[in-house]
Amino acid sequence: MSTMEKGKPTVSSDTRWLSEHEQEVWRALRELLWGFESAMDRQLIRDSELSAVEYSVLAALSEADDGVLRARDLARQLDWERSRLSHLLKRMETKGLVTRAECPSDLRGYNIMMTKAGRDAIVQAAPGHVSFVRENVFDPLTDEEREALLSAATKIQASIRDAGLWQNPGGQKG
Amino acid sequence: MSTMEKGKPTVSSDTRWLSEHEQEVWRALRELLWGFESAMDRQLIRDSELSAVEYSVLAALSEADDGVLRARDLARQLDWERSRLSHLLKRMETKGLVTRAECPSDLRGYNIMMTKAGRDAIVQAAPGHVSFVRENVFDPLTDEEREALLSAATKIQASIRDAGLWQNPGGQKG
DNA sequence: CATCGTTTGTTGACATGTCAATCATGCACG
DNA sequence: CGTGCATGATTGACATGTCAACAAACGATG
Repeated sequence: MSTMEKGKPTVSSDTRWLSEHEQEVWRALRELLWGFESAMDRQLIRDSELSAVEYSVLAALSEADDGVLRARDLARQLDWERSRLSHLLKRMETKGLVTRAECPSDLRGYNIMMTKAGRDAIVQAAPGHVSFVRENVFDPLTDEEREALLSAATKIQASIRDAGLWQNPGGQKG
Repeated sequence: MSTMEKGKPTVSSDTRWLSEHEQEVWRALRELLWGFESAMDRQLIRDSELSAVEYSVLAALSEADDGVLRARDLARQLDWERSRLSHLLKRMETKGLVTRAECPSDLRGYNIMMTKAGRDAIVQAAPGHVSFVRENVFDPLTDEEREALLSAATKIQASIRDAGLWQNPGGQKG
């Protein structure tokens, strides 16, 4: 049991269980959902000094004009919870990838800045990471599949947001 | 920077950076990759006594004829690492969801069995979980998108496996 | 039967995430 | 200018995952 009733009809209800074909789709999606992130992480750790989440943080910082962002903005841009970012930044500071400095305009805030080591690390990691994405996402797909994937991902995300189950409630919705 | 060179051309190389449209696809995929699992977990924890990983284990067990599986087979079926399963089973045993018993035919092995509480928990959780999947995956997508999603997920996974970056090397390949 | 590599499973150290609590500051409003 | 709620960030407890090391039993081989 998991998504089909099967076995003893212990469960009655009007649940619309999944057909066999739907289960096949669901299984493929679940495997991808779990495996992709972890494969991406593995590639980065193997070929660079960065994990996938560290890469995300440094990527966001390097997109900022001066390489500095307030923790608040970093969290918004990444669509992460505060505490998640905070925990990670502490570890990254220990590793010398970023520094934190009090924000002069708002004493509650902190400015996060990439260090030289952080910049070096992402510059070194970027080509391998991009290759991973290209070789495992774009190269294997037809144009149609790629567009359908975009469309499907967008719709699924919107649906979850509407259901109020997205991580940071407030992405869209009215 | 993240997948496009941008900024100073610090990186030379022949990396095939992502076009803007590709970045849009990539961003949507990444968000889905992270957010879906976590939303699913949230729904389960909200509406039942189970987390998503606990649900997976119980689902696999309830698919077995007598509700019993060796840890080895459970790990294979879920495509999980041993230690991952072992850690989780320890917690689940503490919570009374499963029990472990030595395997008579192979003294290294352990038979994992669902308890009554475990069965009750998944029976209670299943309808809500299936509804989550149906409402957020199948209902929002057209038939075409659903098929393209299956096809894309399968191809991406195969590509990662070929690259030797899948969690458990040995899924397919020769 | 003794040996050695393989399989199975556990464990510990640590990276990572969630949630709830905490604390300080910012800000609106009377 | 206080009061009180909203915002920004940290922290601690805990759930979860990875990897590497370990231990025990299996199994092929001599």
